[in-house]
Amino acid sequence: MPKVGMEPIRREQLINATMAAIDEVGLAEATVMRIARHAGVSAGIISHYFGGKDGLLEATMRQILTDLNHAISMRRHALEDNTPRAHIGAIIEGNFDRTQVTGPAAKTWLAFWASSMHKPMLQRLQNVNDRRLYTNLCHQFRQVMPRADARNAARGLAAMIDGLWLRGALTPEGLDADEARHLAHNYLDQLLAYHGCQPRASMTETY
Amino acid sequence: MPKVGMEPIRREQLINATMAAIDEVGLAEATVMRIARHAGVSAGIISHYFGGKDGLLEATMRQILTDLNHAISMRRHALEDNTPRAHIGAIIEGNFDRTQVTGPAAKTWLAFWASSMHKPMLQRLQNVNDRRLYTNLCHQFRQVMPRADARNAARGLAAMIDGLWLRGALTPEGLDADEARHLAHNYLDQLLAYHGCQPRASMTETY
DNA sequence: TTTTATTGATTGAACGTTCAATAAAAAAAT
DNA sequence: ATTTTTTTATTGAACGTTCAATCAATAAAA
Repeated sequence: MPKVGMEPIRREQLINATMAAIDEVGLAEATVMRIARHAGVSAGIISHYFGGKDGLLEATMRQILTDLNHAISMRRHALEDNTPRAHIGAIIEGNFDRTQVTGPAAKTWLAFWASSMHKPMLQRLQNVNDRRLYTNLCHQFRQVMPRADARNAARGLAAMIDGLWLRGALTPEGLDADEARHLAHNYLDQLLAYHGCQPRASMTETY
Repeated sequence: MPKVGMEPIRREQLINATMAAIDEVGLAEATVMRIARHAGVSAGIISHYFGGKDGLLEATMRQILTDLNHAISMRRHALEDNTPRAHIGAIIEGNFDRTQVTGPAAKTWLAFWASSMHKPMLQRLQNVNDRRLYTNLCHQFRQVMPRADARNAARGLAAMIDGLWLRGALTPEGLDADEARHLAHNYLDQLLAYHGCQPRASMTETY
C-alpha cells in the first residue's frame, strides 16, 4: 500500500477519526487504538505522524478552530453592506454553521473546551480564539454605542452564543440550530435597539 | 482512630476532596489516590463508602446540584413580592451565588457537564436539573407573555446563564460574578420590556 | 472479646509508546 | 524491459507505566 505523499491524507484521516471517536465514546475513552481503528490504520502510526496522542489532539483542536473561523470569515466577506449589524449577524451565522454545530465536531469542541482548563496548550488555543471573537464583536458594537456599552454587549453576546452552543451539544437530540440563531439574532436586535438602531426588516418578534 | 459514626464525616470529606482534586488537576487526572490524599485517608476507603470511583463521582455531582438548587430556592423563598421578575431575578442570583461560581465547585460542575455527554448516569442528573430550571423560568415568563414567547425567553435566559457560567469557569481569573449578574439581569429586563413590564428602578442602563 | 473503621501491598487490566520487521513503491542499474 | 537497490509507509508485538479494585491484616473503640 505504501505510496509517497501519504502524510496529508493520513493526517486528515486521523483527525477525522479523532472527532468520530470522541463523538462516540467521549475524550476519556478515545484511546489511540480506537482512533486508529476508526481510520483503518494501526495504532503506531499516530506517534509517527503526530509525535504522540497529545499531538493528535492538539491538531484536531486546531482543525476545529480553523474550520470555525473559516465559516465566520466566509460569511463576513460575502456581506453586501458593511453595517455593524450585518457583521455581527455574520458572526452569529458562522458560529451556528451546520457543519460546526452538528455531528462530531460539536462534541469534540466541547470536550476540548472542558479539557483546556488543565492543559496549557489547549488553553492557549482556546484563549486566542476567544479573544478574537470578543475583539471582533467589540469593534462592531463600538461603532454604534459607547465603549463601555460595547464591551458589555460583546461579552453578553459571546456568552449567549457559547451558552446556546453548549446546550446544543449536550441535548441528546442535538442543537436546534434555527432556534439558536433566532435567539441570538433577537438578542442582538435588543442590544442594538437601545442605541437607536432599527431592527431588521423581518423577524421583529419579541422573543 | 476508628470511631463509630464515621460514615457521614468521611463521605463529606471525600466529596470535598473530589472537588478539590478536580479543581487542581482536572477530572482526567483526579485519581482515587490523589483524592484520598486530599482527604487524608487511604485509597481503599473510597470503595468502602462509595462502592468505587464512579459512586464517588456521582455523589459529588449530586452534592453540587443540591447546593445549587438550595441557593436558588433560598432566595426565592426570601422574596417580598411574588412578581415573575422577582422570581426570575432570584433564579439568576442563585445561579451566580458566590459559593457556586468561585472555587472548586465551578470547575467540577463544568467537568461533569462535559463528562455527562457519554455517562448515562451523569446525563440523567444533568437532564433533571436542566428541565427544572427551564420549567421554572417558563412558568414565570408565561405570566407576562404568550406561551411561545415564554418558551423562547426561558431558553434564551437559560443559555445566557450557562454561557456566563462556563466562560467564568474557563477564564484563568475566574468569573466576575458581578458582571455576569449584571448582564443576565439586563437581558431579563429586555425580555420583559417587550411585554410592557417596567424595568427595575435601578440599573436601567442599556447593556 | 466483638465490632467497626482503616490501611496499603497486591492484582490484573488498560493504556501510550517504541521499534524491529515487513512490504510496497520508486529509483537506479543492468 | 527487467532486475536490483533504496526509500517510504506501516504494522503489531513487547514494554513499562498507571490505575481502580481487592482483601487480609491491623488497630482502636465498644
